[in-house]
Amino acid sequence: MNKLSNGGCLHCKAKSDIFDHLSEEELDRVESCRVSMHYRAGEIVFKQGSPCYDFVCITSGLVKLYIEGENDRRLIIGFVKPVDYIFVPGAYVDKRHHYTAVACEETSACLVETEVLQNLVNTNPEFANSFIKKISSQAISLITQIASVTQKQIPGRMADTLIYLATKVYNSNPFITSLSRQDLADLSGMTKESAIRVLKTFKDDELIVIRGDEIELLNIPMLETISRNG
Amino acid sequence: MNKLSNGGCLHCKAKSDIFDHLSEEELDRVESCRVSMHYRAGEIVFKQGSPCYDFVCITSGLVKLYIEGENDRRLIIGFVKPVDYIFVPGAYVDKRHHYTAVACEETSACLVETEVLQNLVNTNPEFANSFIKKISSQAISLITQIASVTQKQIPGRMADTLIYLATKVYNSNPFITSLSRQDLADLSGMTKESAIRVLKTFKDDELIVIRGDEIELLNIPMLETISRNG
DNA sequence: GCAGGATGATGATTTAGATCAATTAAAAAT
DNA sequence: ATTTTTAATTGATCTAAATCATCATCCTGC
Repeated sequence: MNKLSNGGCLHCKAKSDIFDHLSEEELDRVESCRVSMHYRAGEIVFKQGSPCYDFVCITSGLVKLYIEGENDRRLIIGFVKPVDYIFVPGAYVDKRHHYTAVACEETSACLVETEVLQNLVNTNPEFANSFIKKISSQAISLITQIASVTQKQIPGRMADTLIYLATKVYNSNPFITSLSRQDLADLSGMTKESAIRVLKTFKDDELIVIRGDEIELLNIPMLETISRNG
Repeated sequence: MNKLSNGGCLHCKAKSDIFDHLSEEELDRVESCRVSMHYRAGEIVFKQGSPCYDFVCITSGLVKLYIEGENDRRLIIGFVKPVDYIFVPGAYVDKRHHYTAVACEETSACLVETEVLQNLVNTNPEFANSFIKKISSQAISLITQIASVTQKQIPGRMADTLIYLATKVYNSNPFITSLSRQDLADLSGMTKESAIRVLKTFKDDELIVIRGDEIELLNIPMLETISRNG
């Protein structure tokens, strides 16, 4: 069982802020069907195409979300970190997962049946608002990414990726990451080789420095310029 | 004023089905702040980056939604046709439009203040469900498109575009369209020239036939195969 | 310690698709 | 009807980025 949520949802220090507006009774309802899970690095939380029964809330670790293409190419569309839940667009539409979720490192999560949350949406307007806000935010990031990936070339896309990681995922610069070059490539919609090459030019131009699994952005304004010029 | 909705929202034959679950009183609330608008082909309904005050419901015509990139490239992310409203992800987040909406042909629309709809979400659970379902569906189409545009090459993307138009937008085959080659290119994430070339190969291979502004898909299974193989 | 699978790094080659340039066709305006 | 504008088409060229191939480094388990 996940240490952070030992005492049940009510006293869980790790609960996602969308649960802030729930009453004790409502939290109990969530608690009663909650399942704690633990994943090792690389393990699949759920897979694209599979039926969705639960909402997944990440209490520790890091999860990447990616779309799997036909020719086993991947596009990472985002990360979910503690404490947040993974938005499942299929829950309201076709009861299917539309992307795969994989743990990037040791990860704990709570699973809650979709019906329970859907009920809360109906009974608690504040919860409904948080929920819609969350979906909207994800739609906006999808739009941002689709714009980056389709309209910029390699340096601009990698700049976007690095800025995204520093500001949105790790909230730190330098940041320590468990992501491989392949992951960086999958985030930027390019091949591993292209990712390595463009990172090298960034290093040569002293825009970034990489020490082992630590990445530091040295010249963010320049990276932003590169992002803007595609 | 829009002919279809002369008698107000209550008797509007053109109302979006998400309004189906509203009471008379609720429909009156919508009615009281409704503004009817008319747009000519090519006119902007709202522009990416501008503040959003209203939800827009299309009562006749057709609207395209596109992301504007830095280097004035465009990516069409969808169409809105009667009777449906344009989902505005910024309404719950940053009060900004994240894409541009342009009328493809003569188009009528009703504008409703965002606050009014947001209120309905809070007071009417059924409405909230329809609303979330709508947002979720759009997120799913964004995911589908991002997968197509990033992981397939030109023929696969154009096949996706043609199938999308026939099955999701015009619901007919053949279909008559006011879209230009540039629009087809913007939908598929390619240049106008590439769009023209790939359409020519499709015509030569007797997968499609184009007569003026009518497009007919002759061999949908083959187009689906092309889509699958990227 | 060493073997062996994963990950990272680089160079050489190929190619899909953009860009550029020019022509034709169709529509709109005068 | 004739000019002007706009959209569609086609070919030639160029280039960004993928692919292919090789080699260097890591870790991880024996």
